[in-house]
Amino acid sequence: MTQDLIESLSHVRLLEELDRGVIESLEKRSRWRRYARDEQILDRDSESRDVFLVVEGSVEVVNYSISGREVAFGHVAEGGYFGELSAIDGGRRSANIVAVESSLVLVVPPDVFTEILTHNPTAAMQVLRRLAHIIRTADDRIMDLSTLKAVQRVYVELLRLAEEDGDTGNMFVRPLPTQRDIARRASTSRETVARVLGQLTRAEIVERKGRTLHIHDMERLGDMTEALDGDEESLR
Amino acid sequence: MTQDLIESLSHVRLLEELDRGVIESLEKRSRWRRYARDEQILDRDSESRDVFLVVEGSVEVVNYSISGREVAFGHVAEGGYFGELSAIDGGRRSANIVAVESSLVLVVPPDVFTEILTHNPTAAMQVLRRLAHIIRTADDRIMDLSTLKAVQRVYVELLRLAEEDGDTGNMFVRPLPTQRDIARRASTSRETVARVLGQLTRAEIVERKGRTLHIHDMERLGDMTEALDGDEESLR
DNA sequence: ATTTTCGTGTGATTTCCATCACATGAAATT
DNA sequence: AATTTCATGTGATGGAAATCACACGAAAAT
Repeated sequence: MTQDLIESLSHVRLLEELDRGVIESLEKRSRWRRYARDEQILDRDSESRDVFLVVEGSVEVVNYSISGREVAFGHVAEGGYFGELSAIDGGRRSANIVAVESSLVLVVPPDVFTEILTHNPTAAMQVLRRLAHIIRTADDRIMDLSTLKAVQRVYVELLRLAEEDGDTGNMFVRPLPTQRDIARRASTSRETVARVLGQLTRAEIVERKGRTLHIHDMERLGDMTEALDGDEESLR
Repeated sequence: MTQDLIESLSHVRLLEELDRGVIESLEKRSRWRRYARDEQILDRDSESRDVFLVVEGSVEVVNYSISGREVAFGHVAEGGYFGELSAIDGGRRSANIVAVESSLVLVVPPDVFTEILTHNPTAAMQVLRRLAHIIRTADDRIMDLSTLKAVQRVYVELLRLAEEDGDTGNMFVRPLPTQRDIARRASTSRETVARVLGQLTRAEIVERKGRTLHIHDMERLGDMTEALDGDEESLR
């Protein structure tokens, strides 16, 4: 029974290259927890410094301003982990974590985590690469927030979500998040997202069918993130 | 002669805990470079993956949008380093680096850097802590950009720059950056910074004397970053 | 099956602040 | 010392988008 869990654990990116023995010892010194959909896993002002390995399910990283505004920071899928920052520097939690679906996580105490890092260079490099990636993403977002208008940030967000269909080569976003979720990521209002989507549909750049958004003109959408003005007439 | 440089090198945070031998071997495999004030050290689309250790002087991290807008990302002082991201993940440069003053740097090739990390857990942990700190700062900034108005972001920037006088316990910003620099950090216009400074001065919350800004009412300034409205009348 | 709740589309109004446009002063440069 | 360059203060204006305010349909919950 526990063997299955150990097997699942070895798929978590942090532990990928590690010996079975190391993983087993880590598992013994940690504890399993299951969280229901929409359950809060971690609060911003929690005192814990544990690292959470997502063995099953996925979670959202989110923050709230004093005025109550929500800002989405990211998403951790199965095989990922979160909570490393506090384990690394001993500092406060930087965000709230909510389970998107029923999720199984291994809660690793900070000292166990740092021990793994100091004894396993490959694990340390893995974490370094992950943090580097987080920084690049955050820097891009700071640039977007600093230099783009709200409407353009919605374009950027759609581009970010776009995937290519393997067969046809068409681009689409599936499933299309709610306008509210897109707004949270683009730091704008729900209404603005609605208006942008409407405008893009009218210009036949995108087309919505149920929960998938087909992007007919990826190139034009890309150009529009750089355009200085967004005159609707010029879109036709 | 080189002994002095080795001595200086051991003060760079990355190498602090390392043996003299390790540092000497690193120095041999790297090259020294001096940059003049305002000289560009690193371009965003440079192909290099080197890490730069700042042995003397200091540098600015800056980025430009397509529209030419500047966004300030940070500052690396003597004893710091930059360029780690590309060395860690092999990815593109994420920003431009400009020397603030005449600076002496050691340019470390990526493989030498990663070798240090894999062989010296303390160095790896040092970098991890540094990256963690960068992420926290970036996340805070994303929150500020997403939830605060331009005027409030200037308040936050002033609070961030504030230092305490050891003797009197008074708070001040010294030297006060130019309005242009503050605007770059707060992602707003130079004029808005001027207006905020004027408003705060009239409300007797701050007072400017030459290149130092005295903050008379730190608490009120702090409160104002949370206030929903910034009615000037209510400030008196 | 019906009643909430949630997601969506769109108009009207208002707030915020970037931008333009100068004036004036302080530092550098020649 | 004279001149250019850079930093600062402030008014006027326009544009972008947040906010308010509904209406309607779809999906959940009872």
